[in-house]
Order: sequence, then C-alpha cells, then structure tokens
Amino acid sequence: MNETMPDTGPMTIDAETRMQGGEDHRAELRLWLRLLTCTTLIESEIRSRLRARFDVTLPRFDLMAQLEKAPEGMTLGDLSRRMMVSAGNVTGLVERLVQDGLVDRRPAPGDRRSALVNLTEKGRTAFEEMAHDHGDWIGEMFDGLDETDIDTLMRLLGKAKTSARAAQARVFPSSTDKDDAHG
Amino acid sequence: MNETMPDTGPMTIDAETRMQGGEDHRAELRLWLRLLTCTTLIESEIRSRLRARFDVTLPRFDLMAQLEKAPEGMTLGDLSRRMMVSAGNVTGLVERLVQDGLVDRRPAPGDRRSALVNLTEKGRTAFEEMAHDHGDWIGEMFDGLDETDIDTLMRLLGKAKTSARAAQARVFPSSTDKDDAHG
DNA sequence: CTCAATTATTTTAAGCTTAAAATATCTCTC
DNA sequence: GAGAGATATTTTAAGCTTAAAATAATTGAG
Repeated sequence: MNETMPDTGPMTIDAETRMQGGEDHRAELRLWLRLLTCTTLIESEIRSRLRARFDVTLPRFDLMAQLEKAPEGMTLGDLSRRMMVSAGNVTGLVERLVQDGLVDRRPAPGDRRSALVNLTEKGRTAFEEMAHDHGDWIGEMFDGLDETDIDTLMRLLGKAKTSARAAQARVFPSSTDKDDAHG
Repeated sequence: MNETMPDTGPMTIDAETRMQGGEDHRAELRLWLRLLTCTTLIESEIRSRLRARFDVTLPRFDLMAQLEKAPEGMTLGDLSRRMMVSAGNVTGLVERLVQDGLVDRRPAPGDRRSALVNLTEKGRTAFEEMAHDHGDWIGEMFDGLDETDIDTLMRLLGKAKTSARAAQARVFPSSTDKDDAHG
C-alpha cells in the first residue's frame, strides 16, 4: 500500500470550510423545504384560528406569550431577542398592544433608555384563554406523532439548531476583539 | 408494592402535571417552538445572505425557484399554491420581478383570466448563480447532521406534515405544497 | 471628568403578507 | 344560450417586517 497520501475519506475540514466544486446538497435542500413546509403549514393554521376565534394576530399572541413567562416584565430588547425579530418591529407591536390595553409600558428603573413591558390584567386574562386553545391546537397538529417521534424530533432539531447557529457564527464572528474600524 | 400501575417515570402529582379534563400538550408545544426556532434561524440567515450577496429578497428568490422548475411557466394561482402564500401576495411579487426584468408575464393560451409567468433569460442566469450559493448555504446550515439524521428528520417531518394536514383538513379542504416529491 | 464607543429604542422607507371584496372569465346545467 | 356558480386575478386596507439611519442614555478608558 502506498502510504504517502492516506485517503482520509471525505476531505479534511479546516476552520474556513470551503464548499467543494461539485458537492451537491440535494438531501439538505429537500430537508430544508420540508422543514419550511411543516412550519408554514402549522403557522398558517394557527394564525387563521387565532384570528377567527380571538381576533388576534399571531405576532401579538407570540409577544404576549413571551411576557406571560416574565412576571417582572421584559424590555423591548429582551422581546426582540427572544422573538428573533427586529427591534423596530417590537416597537410597533408593543404600541398596538398598548392601544388594545393588553400590555403596558413603563420606564425601566435604573436605565432611562429602556422600557419594561408587562401584560395588563386584561392582557393576562385574554392570553390565558387563548393559550389554552392554542395548546390544544398544537396538540392536534402533532396528533400523528407518538412520544418517541417527538423525542427524536426534539433531539435532531436541537442538533440542527446548533448546526445552523454555528454556520451563522462563522459569518458573524463575535467581533468586539478586532479594531477593524480604524478609529 | 402496588403493581397494577407500573411506574413509567416521573409521574409526581404536582398540580401542573395532573391531567384532569384537558390534556397536557407540553411536549408538543416544546416541539413546535423548537421547529419554529430552527426555521426562523435558517430563514433569517438565508435572507440576510441573499440580500448581502445578491441584493434580492427571500420571497423573490422563492418565486424564481418555483419558476425554474417549470419551463412551461406557471400561472399566478400555481405560484400561490406552491409557495403557500395568498394570491394577492403573488400579484405584487410578480409585478416587482417584472419591473426588475427577471420574470415575464403573458396571457395564458386558452384562458383569458390567467397569465403565465416565466423566468426571463436574465432571470434564469441570475437565479442559477444565486441557487448555487443558496445550496451551499443550506448544506452549511445542516453540516452538523449526518445522513441518518437527515433521513430520520425527513421521515418524521413527513409524518408531522401529514398530521398537520389532517388537522387542517378537519376545518378546510385543501391541497398542494412546496416539498412534494417531484422531479 | 470627558469623550468616544456602546447599547436601547425609535423612525423611516420599502417591501411583504393577509383577508376580504371586487372584477373578469369560464363552465356547466337546463 | 342564459344564468348560476366556480375559478383566476386584482384591489384595498391594515398590519407585519426588515435594514438602516437617527436619537438618546450609559459605560469606560484615560
């Protein structure tokens, strides 16, 4: 055997992974489309039911869901990060929810740039009612999966999440350690 | 002691884990949130890269991707069903793509209500370049998954899709989506 | 302390998205 | 071959969403 050039199988990966000339990602693309289909399907159905039954939009429901888990309230920045939407988006959503009386906004103690957002009593009551049905609906959507399916999906989607975050971090290296902006 | 009810694990009776009247869909809710996180994460990253490298929006890319698979062209209705977005949405997207010269619109032969949309030569060339990078990016996002992971995810997401469609069909009759097995 | 950089939020402009109503055409039945 | 209902698309109004620029307050280095 010639050992000067050991075949290592799939080419060794270095930090700056470069996509090979002929690599095809057919399987990954199909997976991505299916993931998207599943999400869109469920999201549309939930959106439509929330509107029909409670006359509320999905983004407003999502925002209230975040607040319900934070009895101390959340800043707009917290909401933006948690919901994975832009800060400007949150500004508008909170504005409209304040109008509806479902949420309130008050200055954050100790930081005059910041505001704390909370569910009002009306908001909490409304949310609890919606959340109950919402939970049932999600249960219904996944009715065809058994416990093992769910566990497996949780595990593999966790893996996918980690993988996607790594890809994201590769393009946005957590700077702050470089003086690329030459002052 | 009592062997009529085998212990299946942590079945402690705190007020929250008791199922009285209503079922508990905590596992399904967690799965839904994780599915949503995965999708949002990847979608945001793809959206951002498409904008940065090609100055194109994700919905426009998606529409062009549908057209590329249909050399005979597609009607607006076809596009709406395949992309799982409203008809009015497609009207606007096509309008803007026509403006950009990436797509053309012509009357459908034999049905004066309908229009056929096609990629222009410019559109096809532009799309092929974008699709190449897009494929690499998706490959990168799922880099942490091996072949088995992908197969398993495909299978279980297929099951989830079927389940969600069943739930949807209980209220609405519908069909069509974008990850159906096809050519 | 002082000023530059950072952080929190808002504003702006453009585009996306939906639901519902409106328009136009087609198809089918009698 | 009329008219009823279905289908394809557009329009409208409202709201969602983002990126980028602007505003305001905080932090930290010197």
